[in-house]
Amino acid sequence: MADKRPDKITIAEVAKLAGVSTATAGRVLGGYGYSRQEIKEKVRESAEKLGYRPNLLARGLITGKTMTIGVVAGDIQSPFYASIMRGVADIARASGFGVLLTNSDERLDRELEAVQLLREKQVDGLIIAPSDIVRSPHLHSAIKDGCPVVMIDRAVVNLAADSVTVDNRAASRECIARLIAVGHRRIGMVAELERWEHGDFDEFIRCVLDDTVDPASLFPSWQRLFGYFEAHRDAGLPIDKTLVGRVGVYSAEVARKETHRLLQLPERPTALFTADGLMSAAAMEVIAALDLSIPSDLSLICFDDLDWMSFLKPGISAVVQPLTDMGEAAARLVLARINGEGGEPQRLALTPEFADRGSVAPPRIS
Amino acid sequence: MADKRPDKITIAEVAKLAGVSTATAGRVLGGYGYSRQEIKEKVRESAEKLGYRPNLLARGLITGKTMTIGVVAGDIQSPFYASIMRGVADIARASGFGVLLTNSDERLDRELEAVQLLREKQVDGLIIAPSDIVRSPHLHSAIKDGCPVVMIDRAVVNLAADSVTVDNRAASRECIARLIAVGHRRIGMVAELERWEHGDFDEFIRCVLDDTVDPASLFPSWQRLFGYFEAHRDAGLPIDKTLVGRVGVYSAEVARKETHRLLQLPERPTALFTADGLMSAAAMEVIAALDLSIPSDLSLICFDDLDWMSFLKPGISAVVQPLTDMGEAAARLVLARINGEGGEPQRLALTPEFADRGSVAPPRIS
DNA sequence: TTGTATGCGTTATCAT
DNA sequence: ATGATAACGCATACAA
Repeated sequence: MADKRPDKITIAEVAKLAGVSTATAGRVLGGYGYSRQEIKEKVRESAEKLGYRPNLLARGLITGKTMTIGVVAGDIQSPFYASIMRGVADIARASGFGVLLTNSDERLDRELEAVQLLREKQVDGLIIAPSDIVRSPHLHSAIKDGCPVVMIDRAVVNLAADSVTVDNRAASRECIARLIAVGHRRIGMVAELERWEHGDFDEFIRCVLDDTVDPASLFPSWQRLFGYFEAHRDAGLPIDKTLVGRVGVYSAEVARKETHRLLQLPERPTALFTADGLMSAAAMEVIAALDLSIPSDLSLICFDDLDWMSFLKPGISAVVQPLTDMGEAAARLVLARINGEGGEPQRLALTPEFADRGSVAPPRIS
Repeated sequence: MADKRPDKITIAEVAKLAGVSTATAGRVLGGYGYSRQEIKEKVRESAEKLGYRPNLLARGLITGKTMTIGVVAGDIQSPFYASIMRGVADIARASGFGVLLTNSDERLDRELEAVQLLREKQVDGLIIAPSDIVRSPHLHSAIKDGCPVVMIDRAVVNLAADSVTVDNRAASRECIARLIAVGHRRIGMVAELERWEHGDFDEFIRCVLDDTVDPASLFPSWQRLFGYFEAHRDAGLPIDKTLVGRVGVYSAEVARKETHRLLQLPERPTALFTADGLMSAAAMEVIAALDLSIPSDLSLICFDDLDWMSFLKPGISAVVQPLTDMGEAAARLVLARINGEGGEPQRLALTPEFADRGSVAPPRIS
């Protein structure tokens, strides 16, 4: 068998061939410092001839910059994170940065492991969808160590880091308001709502109606529930807890189960609001299985726009988050910090679009 | 209070605190070489106290291994690559590897740029969906330099690298055979079919029918067209070129246009076969816009399974590629090579499933 | 403008 | 089993 020798070409060998010192060769190949045009050409020629490729590890070790940003996504397989990632990668590439990707599955233990790996790999900055927005010592520690952190989708409370989110509460409130406006009084909601640090479900309702909870301190699904409650309050409608399908974990199966429960209720809701893509797909499956027609049997609005929502007949109205924009914004923010730009933490809140597609109609007179 | 040092803690400082040499400290912290239990504990304790974190750059510089694999995907935003990437990331994580992700948009120039960056970052191996399966000097050069390469979805001809694909031709042939079996005679196909190196479209047809082309040397969409032709030949059906919608570039818009053309043909096809997810979504939009019913007006089979295909009514029958499995397999292969395992290049061809969902019916008597 | 020498943080090679 | 020291490939004071 042929021996595979990586035949590593270093600056020293290029320098020798060009008849200059390693410092000079380094200056022209690395693009720093000055050198005569004549020398430049000679060095470049030698590098070309030998097939020289810079070792970014060595460069990073001395400069302290790896030109790499680390990303902790929940699950790259989901269209949500995939789109965000695309935005991040585009901006990173345009700036000559690489992107190290990890999945947390929204689990803190995975996230800790991921952040540790990324930091040991000396990433210049971190873009992360934090799993725990209350206690995240690893992120505080990153900030303290001078490693820029940009949070996406949700923000850790009291963490002095930039964030890119959308106004979930307002978007959700508007959706519910639309449903109420056309006459719906019993509106079901399916949402993750995994944990709320400050009490139980009833407590949350109370806090929302009393305005004693800061929406910024909540996970998106809670913010969307917040908007749901607000719309009800604004319309003077009572809140029926049984209409809220709390999935509890990020699971399609449980989402189907909860949707099924809602749609089998003695007094079935006349409209449904799903709080994210996974819930929407699960709900849609159940709706199809129960053979319900949209919008005559049931009105539907979904948070997050999935491709099938536009070509179903009728189309499904949805809140469209600017996902790649969010990824791009996050990347720009982290690159700016890496570039040394200071200032207060930026809390970027983008505004989602509403795609009106005809899945909403007045409730049937029963 | 917790005392954390924003300063960079190196092995030297841990060694000093523990009262040992940097070599000893390195041995215990790096997990190589021998040392007394007593010393181990002392060093670990000091490391913990100082908040020591290894610098993987420095380690990689000397060991020549970065514990990182580079991935060149076409577009991480597509469910296809997103799922593959998930598989790759899972296996990588389980082995303590990081994953550097880039997008090529299926363009060779982007791919060259990406591979160069990844190699300069000293990745230990490469997983790539090659843009050009005929000429890929950068991949040959990687192999020659001892950088393991695993191709995914398609394979560069004459490149001594592992690959993970599916048997596109057989899967496609079976789909078309199913349609023919229930009575279809005019079956439309929408596929990318961007370029074929060896001649024009007619030439391709001739080569397929003469069996003078190696399917392994084709892009997936051409392989699927191959299967389409084979099924026709096996059934003794003539081939009508106008029934093949050749999109030419990977574009939803052109795909819609071609689907529209097919479905507006004077003698409309009674069945449609779409060659990938993008084509399927585009076709579905057109089908919905034209208000065609599946399967009474048109039978439909799609290559690649998208989530909406299972909850549409009726469901859409589809070829289900084992995407995360492919990603996992690719990662395992590249890790094995990195681990020094030799042997002939592996050409792994997984078998896709067929999800039968009821979008196929006999053609209507017209 | 160019060269010399040193250091980045770690592992590898020797001694002891 | 441990320690001194030399790499790894590059960038950067500083000297020339």
